[in-house]
Amino acid sequence: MSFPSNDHDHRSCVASALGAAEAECRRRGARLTDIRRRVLELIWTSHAPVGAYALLEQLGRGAAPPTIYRALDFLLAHGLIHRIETQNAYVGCSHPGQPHAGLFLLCRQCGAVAELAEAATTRAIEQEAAALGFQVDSLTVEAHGLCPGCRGGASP
Amino acid sequence: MSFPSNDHDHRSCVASALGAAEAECRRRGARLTDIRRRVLELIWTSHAPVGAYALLEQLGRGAAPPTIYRALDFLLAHGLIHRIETQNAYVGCSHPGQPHAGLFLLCRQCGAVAELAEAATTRAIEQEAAALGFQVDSLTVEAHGLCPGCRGGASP
DNA sequence: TCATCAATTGTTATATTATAACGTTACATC
DNA sequence: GATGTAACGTTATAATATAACAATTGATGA
Repeated sequence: MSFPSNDHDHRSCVASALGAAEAECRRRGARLTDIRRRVLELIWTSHAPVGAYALLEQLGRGAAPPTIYRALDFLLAHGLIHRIETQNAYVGCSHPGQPHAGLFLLCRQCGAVAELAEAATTRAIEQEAAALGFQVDSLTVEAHGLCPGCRGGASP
Repeated sequence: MSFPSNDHDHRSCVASALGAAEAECRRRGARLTDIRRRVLELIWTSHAPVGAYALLEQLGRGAAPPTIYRALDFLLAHGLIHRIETQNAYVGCSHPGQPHAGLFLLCRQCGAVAELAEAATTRAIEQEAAALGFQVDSLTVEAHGLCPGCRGGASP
């Protein structure tokens, strides 16, 4: 929901994300296969978005692009990750299970992402659209700038 | 600012866009060269976003990709067009000269785009970000859905 | 006028991101 | 175990974008 501190316990971060993913897949009757789980783990190794081909390299074993893209499609379809359109990259969803429009703050210096779950903003945009007769189905909001750490001068 | 009607006078639409572009370039001391002007015209031939390679074909004369991308870079840099991130495509700016964050409504059926200039929404997002200590430099907002015409059942 | 420098354009090659198509394997269900 | 579907492997290719360097044009001042 906000920017992770530099010294947060990232292991538990990953563990809880994986746990939530398993729960969500059980709930939906979806299969979190080995490949899919490993891709999700790789995505969660950092709080910055990762590109598909970077994941491909990390996956190793001479995996081909479709392998990654299928896993990404699955994870996107089940709300376990988000795609960052302005970076052609993917990031773990910080609150799967509850449907929401992603609203992202992207630090141009350290690359970190924060995902907001501000229903208010989403609703405001939907209402503006509705005033023009436009019905919103999905919404992409990506703000680029400097995160608290990088703004302070230090590069966290 | 809103969706163009089906029978609007598109010639004058293009003409005024080109006129505004020339004025803006004069004001900025930028050169709207022949290629740049033609690319801008091609972009304005429709109110739907156009891809770079589609423009390339229309430009003809065996132009190579860098020709288009340079023209697009110029037009983006001077605020004469916008890039639609979710479509890797480009659309004419409906109010150049006044700096603004683009906020787009994209019809998934007819492809039409409306550009909102709602400073209120922009400011709301910036404030939410500021509450987390994040400083917004640029903002991308793209809503997908159905425009008034396509929602009505007819495909305009 | 012309020398000169910077901006623009031409050209070739290549990087990056993503998907099509088709065969094979694994898994659930009966 | 037979059968059907979902998942995965593999090869090729599409779509989007940039790097690098040469050639040209246009503005500016000597």
